Amino acid sequence: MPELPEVEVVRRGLERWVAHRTVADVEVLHPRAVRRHIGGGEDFANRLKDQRIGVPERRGKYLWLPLEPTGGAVLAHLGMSGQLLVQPAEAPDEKHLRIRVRFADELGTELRFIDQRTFGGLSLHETGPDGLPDVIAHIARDPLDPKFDDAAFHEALRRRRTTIKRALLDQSLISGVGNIYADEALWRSRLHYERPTTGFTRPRTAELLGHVRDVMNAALAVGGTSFDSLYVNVNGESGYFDRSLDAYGREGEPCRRCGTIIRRRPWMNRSSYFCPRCQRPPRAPSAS
DNA sequence: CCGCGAGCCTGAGGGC
DNA sequence: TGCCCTCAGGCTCGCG
Repeated sequence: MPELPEVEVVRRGLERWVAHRTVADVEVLHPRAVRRHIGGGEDFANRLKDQRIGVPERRGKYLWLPLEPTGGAVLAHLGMSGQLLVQPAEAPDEKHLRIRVRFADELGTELRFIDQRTFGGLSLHETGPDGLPDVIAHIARDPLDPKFDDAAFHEALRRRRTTIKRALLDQSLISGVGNIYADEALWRSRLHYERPTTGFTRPRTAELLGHVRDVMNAALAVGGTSFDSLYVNVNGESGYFDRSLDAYGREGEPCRRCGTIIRRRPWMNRSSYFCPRCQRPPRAPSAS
């Protein structure tokens, strides 16, 4: 499940293998993979043809390839199961191959978008003065962005009448955090996922942000290693997904801090993993 | 305006 | 063996 670190690994791979190449031709094999492109698959393919790709950029879980010299960008979101692979042109098609991009050079490789569940997709958009695609202008900076404003985040957090995990997953407040790293950062911070954000103090916000950054940087460090091969990957091949998580996916196993059994609770059509001793629920025990 | 929850999508895995 | 149910969960949209 790609969150910020996984998407950044993909971005780096694209920078190495795809930047500065010119598109020769595009095949859209599944309409849902371009559903965010207003003009549809044929228009997507026609507009991308002959464009030169610049240095890939990322904000949160979105990444985009700037197009030169005309401007605009190919925006990519991996959703739940999306992958961007650079493959030899002669490699057999993957089962869930959705989009193929061929290049006008002799490198012999092509870019493939593969997505079993088609939550993700590619689309073309105009970009603002900062190079940001217009449709993601509402996405907040992510915590690894040097321009992320910790103080502004704290104030926004206190203004929201919501609970902390909801806030962490709200991409307009802070981007790049998904279910896994939210649970991990909350475990490290000893915070229950339903704690109201209204009462957060500056030190508490600062500690939480620190843990969010730590867990993301740790994942990034591991994900970035297996990188020399001709393979832009997400979803585990580089091994970081099975690295030691402290909370997520550990239902029934002992908390690494206190030994109490980690619990899983249904939450927002998904799950929250937490240590019932380290992460005490807020006082008025709502429907935890 | 804001918080909240349904629905999208497909394959793996468990129970019977 | 096969069917049905649950689970995975980021994001969009509509409701109150």
